[in-house]
Amino acid sequence: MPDHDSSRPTLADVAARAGVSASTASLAFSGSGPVADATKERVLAAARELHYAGPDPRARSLRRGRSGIIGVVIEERVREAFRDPIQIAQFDGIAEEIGRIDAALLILAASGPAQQLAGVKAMPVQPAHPVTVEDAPMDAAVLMGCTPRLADSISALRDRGLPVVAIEGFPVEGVLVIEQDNRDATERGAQHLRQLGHGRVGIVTLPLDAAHHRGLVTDELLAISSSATALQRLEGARAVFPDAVAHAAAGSFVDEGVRAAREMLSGPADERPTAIIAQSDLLAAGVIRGAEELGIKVPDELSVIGFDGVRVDGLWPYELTTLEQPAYEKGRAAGRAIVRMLEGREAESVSFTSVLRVGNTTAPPPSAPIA
Amino acid sequence: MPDHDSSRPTLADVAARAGVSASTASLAFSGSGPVADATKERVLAAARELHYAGPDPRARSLRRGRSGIIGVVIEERVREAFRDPIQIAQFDGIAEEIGRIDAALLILAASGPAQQLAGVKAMPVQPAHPVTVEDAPMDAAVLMGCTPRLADSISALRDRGLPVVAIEGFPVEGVLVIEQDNRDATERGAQHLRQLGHGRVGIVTLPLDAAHHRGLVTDELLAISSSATALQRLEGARAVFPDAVAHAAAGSFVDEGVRAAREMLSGPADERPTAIIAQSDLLAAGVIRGAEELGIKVPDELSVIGFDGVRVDGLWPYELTTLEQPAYEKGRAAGRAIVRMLEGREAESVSFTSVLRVGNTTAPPPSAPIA
DNA sequence: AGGCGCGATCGAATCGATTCGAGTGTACTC
DNA sequence: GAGTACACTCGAATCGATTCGATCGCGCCT
Repeated sequence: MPDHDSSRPTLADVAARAGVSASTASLAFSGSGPVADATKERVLAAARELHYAGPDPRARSLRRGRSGIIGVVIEERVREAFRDPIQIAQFDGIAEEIGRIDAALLILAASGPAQQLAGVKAMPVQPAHPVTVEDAPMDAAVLMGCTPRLADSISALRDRGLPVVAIEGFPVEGVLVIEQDNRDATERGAQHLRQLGHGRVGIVTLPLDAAHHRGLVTDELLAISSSATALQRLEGARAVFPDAVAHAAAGSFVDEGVRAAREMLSGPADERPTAIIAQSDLLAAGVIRGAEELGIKVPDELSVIGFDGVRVDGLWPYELTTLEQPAYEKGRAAGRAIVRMLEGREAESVSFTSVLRVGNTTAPPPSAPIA
Repeated sequence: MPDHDSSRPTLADVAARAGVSASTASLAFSGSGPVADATKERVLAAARELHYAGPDPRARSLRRGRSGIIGVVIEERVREAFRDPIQIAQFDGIAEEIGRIDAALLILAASGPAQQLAGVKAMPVQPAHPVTVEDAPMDAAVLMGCTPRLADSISALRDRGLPVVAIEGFPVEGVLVIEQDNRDATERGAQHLRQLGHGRVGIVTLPLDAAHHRGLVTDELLAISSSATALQRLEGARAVFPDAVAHAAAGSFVDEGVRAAREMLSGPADERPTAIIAQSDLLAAGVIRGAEELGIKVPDELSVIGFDGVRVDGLWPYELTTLEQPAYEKGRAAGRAIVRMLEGREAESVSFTSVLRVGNTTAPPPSAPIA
């Protein structure tokens, strides 16, 4: 406890100084209830003299049962979320909508498995105020990318009676899901490649498992994978190219795309993929850069398709072929759903569609006849 | 009140079911205090049966006097903050540091002037839970760009005894400021232009006043201006070019830069500026685009210098000459200061320096002899 | 003049947990 | 066997406000 003057004034102090009861003072502040102007003035004056900063939000929210805070749960590290343009856009949309009810956004990182060990709650030298998903003072929660790893947290939220909305993710009882046509969109992208004549394609996926393992996507990795988004997009790609080799990236970053490209494109020209489906634009940008490094020309020798529709910096003169998703709108939809649920109304699930935007990073494969 | 089952179990219910007192149940949950294993097990079992989701964070934080939440106050609209790469980087840095003490970030928009009218607090049909700067359940606050408009809020925070740190902004009693050498850095940038031979330069400023007025910077505008960052950078530019015409942008966006460029570059070649100092990279990118529109070549006919050092998308083949500022580090410094203050230690002010990074958007003016 | 209505104010209960000091019972020591 | 320590548990006060119902005047209508 830093400087917690035990002398910080309370509403009772103000009331005493103004010569009224605490209840009257409360009315004077909240405005709900009839208070004589003179009295109200006296209370406010007393407050000013005592440097009373207004009702304590903690006490107020205890009594009122509402805190005015909406939690946004992100996957693991806060840093990564702030670097992902899609998540930023989603934040933006959520903020826009919940701003209407004057609520504020609380950014929460999904609690690590350490604290997940049910019932244990060891909490060694924890600095006394761990704000986790399960105990944060919020009125509702938005999950960005709802992984099974959050299952415990989610059921805790439900037990607490909080509305929960997930942006993408596996359907869970009691959670409203804002959906994205990840599978179908990717399938459309893959068909675009097939129509161009591609047969040997590679896939670079978003992190599949909680630990963000990098490398070849094996059955073992799939078994422990927890990202609905990555899995759905993978499924869409394999619907067209069932045997496509897939590499998992450790994150949605340009660097990861470069690494994946180096691994996937190291073989001879007649064995390596003629097209790569990347599960994000940042990864796609990295793949292009990686291909350049290896002297492979895009799109003549390698077609690359991304996902997201964010403009990636430094990609000029390439205009990425990609699946454009309405991230901002997804955020707004989530925000609207939250507001509705807080107002006691029903909110229904929304599903968003991505559109294929063809740029100049896809073309027929080298040896193929021009379509 | 949506579905607020009046029947949601409380710690007392759990205690009753487990056949212990509430105090013991509390101990069983918090772990602070000796509780027999058997008892603890019984309590946890009872909790499970009742679907008790753990202690109510509101009550807990009232009693403990801490909420584990750090507020980050941004200028006005949340949307704009999420679009500004500098602010994003600062968020990122803050999150990184306060993550160490398991605190969470609460994003708060500076309350509009409507609620600022001291004492009135009319609050018409406000949806019952306005979370403003002055009443948010937080343990400390970080102000991003501290404008005088926040003066009331700040004094409220101080009265409440909360540590307050500002990233840039006017020095205020009781607020620790993380500083940035805006004035000197801009002056260095301006000197770079002078050395190249420029004499007629224009300035595009960040929003100066709370209302984000766009247009020529007049004395009237300066009088009501409240952005320390914009003013300091303006001062630095005018230290070298005292008579430089300045246009205020309504926000740090590429579009705003384009608009400013159109206005400032419409005159004949021998009257219009040969160089423009933009107060952000996004504005600078807009200025370049605007110049291109008008058929003015950069850098041959117009030099452009930015501020920030963020890579702006779509600017290729330009490599912006700019003043690179360590935004992420600034965020970390703010976060560290907050943590220190929460631990009761003193935190000292930190000052950051920008470095001039010369790209290919600055060159000698058209008519000047080659230096 | 009696009664009604209403605005203003107050008392007391409540929100849900934490925490301190006091009270058990058991075990161990001298 | 008495005394002390210790481990555990409980009761009651507390955190700081909100809110419901009751009370008290007082003007006004009939």
